[in-house]
Amino acid sequence: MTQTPDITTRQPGSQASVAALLFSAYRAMESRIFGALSQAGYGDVTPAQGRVFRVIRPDGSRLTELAQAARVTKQTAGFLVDQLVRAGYVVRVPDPADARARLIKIAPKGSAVIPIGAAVVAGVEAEWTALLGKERMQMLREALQVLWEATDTPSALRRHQEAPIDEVVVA
Amino acid sequence: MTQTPDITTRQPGSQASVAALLFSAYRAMESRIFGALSQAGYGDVTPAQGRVFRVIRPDGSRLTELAQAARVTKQTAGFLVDQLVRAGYVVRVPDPADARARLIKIAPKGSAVIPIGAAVVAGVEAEWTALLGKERMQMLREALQVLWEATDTPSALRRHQEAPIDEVVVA
DNA sequence: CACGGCTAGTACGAGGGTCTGACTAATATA
DNA sequence: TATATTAGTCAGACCCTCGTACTAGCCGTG
Repeated sequence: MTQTPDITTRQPGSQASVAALLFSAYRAMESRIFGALSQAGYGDVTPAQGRVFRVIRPDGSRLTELAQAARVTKQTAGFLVDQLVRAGYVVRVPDPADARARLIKIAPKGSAVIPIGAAVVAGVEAEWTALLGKERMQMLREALQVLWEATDTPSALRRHQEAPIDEVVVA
Repeated sequence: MTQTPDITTRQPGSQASVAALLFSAYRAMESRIFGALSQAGYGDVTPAQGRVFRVIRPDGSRLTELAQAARVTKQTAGFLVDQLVRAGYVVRVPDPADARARLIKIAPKGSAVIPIGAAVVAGVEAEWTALLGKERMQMLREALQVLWEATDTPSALRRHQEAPIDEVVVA
């Protein structure tokens, strides 16, 4: 019934595409996180909001920063931050260093959510460690970290014309 | 500038969340695939369409099948198949076995796209292999495969109330 | 065989997420 | 000071996804 999980491409004889597996694992984690948040009474956060929220620095971040870190346009980041503000998870305060800018900071309600998410992540990672064994889990993490450095870094992105989203192109 | 990539949750002292890394790697692959398709003149395919297209069986699949395999509702699958039909990548033909159903089959234009995507996937996987080494790449694949079996399987999904999308719940 | 329950698929409406392009306000630079 | 750059917003469009509700066809039991 459930067949080989490929992404966009079938690989005839070979094994399932790594990309499909990455997607599947990510979605599994995401489902667990947002399921738990929903049960904890935070059913109004969405994954997209979470991807912006997660990159807010402890002392606050500017919108442009969030957009770059989350890899979306400023408009999208602004849209999501609006929702987070309306829902009470973050606040916007003036940036003392620049009158054009505002700092997005995590509000108390936002701080309350963090440990819940962290607990789910820890739990799922523990399950995965139980499945894979400690060594393989550690290797998985390291391998992904290597790929991250090679693909999700400003220079790496420039290298492939991948989504030069609001990014400086000055060589 | 680019800070630790977490997903929805920051992990204070520790390493970056595995989920964030999974997401990042997946997005990198997806960007490469759709960038290449776009350059090859297939700029009208979208990731969502691709996730349905990829699960079409060689001899054709029913809509409900596609919905389950792609983990979306029948409506969403139908919506995406409509687009694929309009763009000429697939066709709908009557299912001889059931007058209610139709089979979605890959059209010639769809077949033409498959090797392009496959080539990109192979290329990116080769790059990743070069970064990680053959052994670690193989371990990565195996580890993800184990997680896939544990999380993206009917019984696994039932186990967590994750998205019981149009799925039989009959124990 | 008739009929009630199930299955395949569609229609409609809503909401969320994302982008492009165009714009304002403030800053930095020459 | 005049110009270029940067922070952020506004408006419009499009894509994706789902819930609810419906029609058409199948299937088993009486």
